[in-house]
Amino acid sequence: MKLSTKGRYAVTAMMDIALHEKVGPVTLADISQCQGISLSYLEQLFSKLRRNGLVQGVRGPGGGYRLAKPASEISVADIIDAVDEKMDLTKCGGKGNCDGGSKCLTHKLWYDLTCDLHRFLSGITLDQYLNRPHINELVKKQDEQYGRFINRRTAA
Amino acid sequence: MKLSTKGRYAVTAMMDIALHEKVGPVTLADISQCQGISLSYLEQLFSKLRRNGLVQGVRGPGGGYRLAKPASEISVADIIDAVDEKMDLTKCGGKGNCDGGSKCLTHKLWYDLTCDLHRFLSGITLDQYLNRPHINELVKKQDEQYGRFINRRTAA
DNA sequence: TTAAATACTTAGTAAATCAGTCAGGAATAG
DNA sequence: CTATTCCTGACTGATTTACTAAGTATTTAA
Repeated sequence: MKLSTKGRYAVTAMMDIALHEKVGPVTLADISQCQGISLSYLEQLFSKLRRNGLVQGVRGPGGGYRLAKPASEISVADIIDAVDEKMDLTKCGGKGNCDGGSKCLTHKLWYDLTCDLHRFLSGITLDQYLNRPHINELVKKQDEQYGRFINRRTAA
Repeated sequence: MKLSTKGRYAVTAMMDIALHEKVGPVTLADISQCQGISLSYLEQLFSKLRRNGLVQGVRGPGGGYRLAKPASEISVADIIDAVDEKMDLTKCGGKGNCDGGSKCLTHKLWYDLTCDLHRFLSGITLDQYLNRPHINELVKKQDEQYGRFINRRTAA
């Protein structure tokens, strides 16, 4: 479990997609412009998100990315785990090769802590932050500002 | 809110101190040896922990570091905030300089999320992970293994 | 069928951060 | 005085970040 701006970028981008799920696939170019993230960097992140089964790419004009699962089944922990390499729990991750050492004691305490943290973030799914009052109006207003989805029909 | 190995080092070291609070000040040399962290790196981390009022340094022979507050009043969030620079919330941290922009929408969602996370980690204090059955026996056993505190009387 | 739009991939890079070394100064117990 | 410890600052190689560049593959629309 590691939390950096990289993870923030990924979560933010995923939220953007989830917000526009109904309109259709979301292009990285749009996310890049609206969220202020470099396009190529997004491509790298989405390569990982795709390999981890969180998003689904649609090629060709009118394409983009959509969620591979319902927003209610994608947790923040999923996204961060996909994008940020987990940090090494100092070699002795329960393998017992430092039995009884003082290392393993406090390392275990840290391990317990990160387990709690991971459980917490696993309980937070994308939809929890999207299904809020007034969000939809805001999204619509702001899409107009950026001129998103002006020539696209609403998808099923 | 940012979480890296740096934060892990700090939390682990703080746990080590909390575990030996009753014996007296804990030297960085001991922590370095037992937790496998470089001494000079620890010194840098503790410089920040001290400036943030989490630990108190005691100079001279028999010195070391002790907690500046009861373990029940030091949260994991405190430690991580002290050691890891908070990551920039992309310039528009509520300053209103990107009013109504699509940026601020998803940024706000991210902001809400990190607030929840911070609240979660603020609720986890050092003592919660220390006051557990069998921990004290383990600590004693492992201190003997590393030869810690062999010539030191128990502090008040 | 062609052109454009998009996902996808690989390679490279400047800057930042990490984790550490080194060298020394300041306080204090014995 | 001397050994021990905190404390500070400067420096460094390795890694990671965040990004650029340049392409390939696939699909839609004209």
